[in-house]
Amino acid sequence: MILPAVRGTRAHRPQPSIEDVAAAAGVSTATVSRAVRGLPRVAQPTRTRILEIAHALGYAASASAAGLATGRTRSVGVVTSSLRHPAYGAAVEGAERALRSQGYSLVLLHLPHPSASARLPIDLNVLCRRVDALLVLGAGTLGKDSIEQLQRSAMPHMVVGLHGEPDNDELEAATTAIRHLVQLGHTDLALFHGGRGAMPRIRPQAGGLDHRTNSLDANSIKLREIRIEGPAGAIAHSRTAFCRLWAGPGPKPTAIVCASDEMALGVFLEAARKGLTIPKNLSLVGMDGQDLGESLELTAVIHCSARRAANGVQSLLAALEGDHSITHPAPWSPELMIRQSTAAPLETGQQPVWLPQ
Amino acid sequence: MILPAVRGTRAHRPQPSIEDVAAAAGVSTATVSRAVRGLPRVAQPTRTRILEIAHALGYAASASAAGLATGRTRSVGVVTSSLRHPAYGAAVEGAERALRSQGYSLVLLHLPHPSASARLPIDLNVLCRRVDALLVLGAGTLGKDSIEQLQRSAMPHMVVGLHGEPDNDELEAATTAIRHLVQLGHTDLALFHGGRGAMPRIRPQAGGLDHRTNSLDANSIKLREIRIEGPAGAIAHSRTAFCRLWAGPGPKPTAIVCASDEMALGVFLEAARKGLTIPKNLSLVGMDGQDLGESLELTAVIHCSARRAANGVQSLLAALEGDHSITHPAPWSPELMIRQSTAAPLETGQQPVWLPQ
DNA sequence: CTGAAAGCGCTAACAA
DNA sequence: TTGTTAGCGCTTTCAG
Repeated sequence: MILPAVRGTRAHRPQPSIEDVAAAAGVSTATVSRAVRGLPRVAQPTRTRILEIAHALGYAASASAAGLATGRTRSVGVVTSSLRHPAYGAAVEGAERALRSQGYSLVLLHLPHPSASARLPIDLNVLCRRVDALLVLGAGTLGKDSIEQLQRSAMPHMVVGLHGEPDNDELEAATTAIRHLVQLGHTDLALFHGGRGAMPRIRPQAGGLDHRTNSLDANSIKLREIRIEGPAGAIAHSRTAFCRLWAGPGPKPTAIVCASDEMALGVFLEAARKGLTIPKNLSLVGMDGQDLGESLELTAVIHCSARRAANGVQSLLAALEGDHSITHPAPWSPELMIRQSTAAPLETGQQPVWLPQ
Repeated sequence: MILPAVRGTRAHRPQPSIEDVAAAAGVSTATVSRAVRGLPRVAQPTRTRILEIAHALGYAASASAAGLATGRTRSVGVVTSSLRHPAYGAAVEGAERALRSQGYSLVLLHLPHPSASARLPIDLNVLCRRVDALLVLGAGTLGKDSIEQLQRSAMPHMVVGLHGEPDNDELEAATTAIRHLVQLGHTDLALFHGGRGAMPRIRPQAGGLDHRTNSLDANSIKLREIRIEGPAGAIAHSRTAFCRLWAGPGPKPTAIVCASDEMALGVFLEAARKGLTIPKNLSLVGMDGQDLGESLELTAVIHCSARRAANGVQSLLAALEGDHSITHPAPWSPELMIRQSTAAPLETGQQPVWLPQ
């Protein structure tokens, strides 16, 4: 019978310290410190010898000691409201990779219940002493108060929107999807997103759209924006939203863009239930497009959150390292993966008539 | 236009140190240290005064300094191979909650490509200096080598199986699902799991089953075990597996238990495609049963991974605190959530005849 | 290029 | 109950 068990005991033999290495190499600790960190002012032969010895001894600097000496922990906190949803998970993965590649570690802070007043899971004061910076995943993850508190504090931080919350990259992604649909001939679209308000730049001035749609006539395009609660329960919520949309009077959109593959699944399931065929009767675009999107054969804008979180980390670290020139994340170009869920709309008159449930 | 940006600058004014508090309270640092940590040997009035002052000053102990002094970091590493799959995300959430409740922080280690030879993402030596213990999520997350290396090391650690990998709790969960189906009258079942080998105790001795199924005749029950690669691509893989199962000769199972809701989705999609109605033609049980399972109206064994990871953390911390009595995680009782995806099988002869594709 | 020495902020004996 | 005193292991001037 296989049982999980705790293995290993502390206080085996203590890890070698920098002094052990220094002694073994016949140099001072200062030199070892420079050598192992790759700093200049160490002769090449000395450096090599030290590195060899350090390796042989299995030496690694104590994070605590280094942290105490430098005042920096070389770790950043990542705040998330949910990990049960691939977009967030992917963002965390992206952040982790980016951080580790720079020698930072990621300490995770999970905020169970996102709400308008969501607070940091732990006190900012204690956080200061544990991480060098904060990456907040999801514009809705922290409430207004906490965000403002963060702004006022000395803690370097960055909020990256996810899940269709208004944010530049998110806009970019939505626009990519919309352009694809418009090019297919759709003129009546719906956008399911997770933002608290409207997606800026799309609704306020429909004209903003036509730049990006290669000058198609934006005025002839109808775009409905529907906010989905999320990310927890996004599947169910978008399903409900879709029902409501279909239950209403008037013509129905011929295509729906979802800010996550989960939302798309909600639409997918409900569409199937209503007997709608995708993409014949309805085109559907997802966001992310990994496992779930792939299995659903969803046309999707890919690599959203992982990339964006990684970009966020980049800027954050750049700022930490004192490079104040880059405070904005590197630009991100959304990539459209065309699969089976989008097609040209049926000709007018060919649209089936939907009976109310 | 909303752009994510790095806010906040370091070196505002330094956080108050323990000395500041001691000075303000007119006591020694040792007393402050005891007071803020809730240790005994501090008079009540003194303690209260210190706490008030500490709070007023916004004091929090430096993790680095405390770590250096005690030799313990009060943080544990959590190794995962994927966060894009809810079961893992949930496990991490569970671990985070458990850790934070004990004042520990969770440093995340993401291992991109799970494989037989998967190695720890960072060197064990450096890890020693950053975390007090390691929680490995998923029995397949680390390769044999790394596991053995871990065993030999002084690092306290624990591996908790997920995603249907052979493991006691996983077995418990599968058995719960199977019992439910057997009680409904199913006698020909399939189990989709993620383990590398067979689920122990189920295959080796089918008799093991009847204990748990309230003494139903285990010999009359057929159980096919099918291993699904996972967790990445679990949806697609289980879909494929289901196809293969259905394409084969002979009778088909009347019920399938999946080790994750994603696997169940794969089956769900393919079943729909084949025109099978759930639960009429096929009963389906998922594992986890949260958002995805709920939307699919899946009967499922719930709260699997979060709870189990939390339990794992408990034991790990108990071991760290020197309590060697508890080295096994607290027992976990799987809870079955019965929804719409399971029902009694059709009578023999009523089963439709499946045409090979 | 290398070393000596002074901390970083806290904890843990041990004394008082 | 409280204070004194050594460190914990590293980094970092500043001399050499």
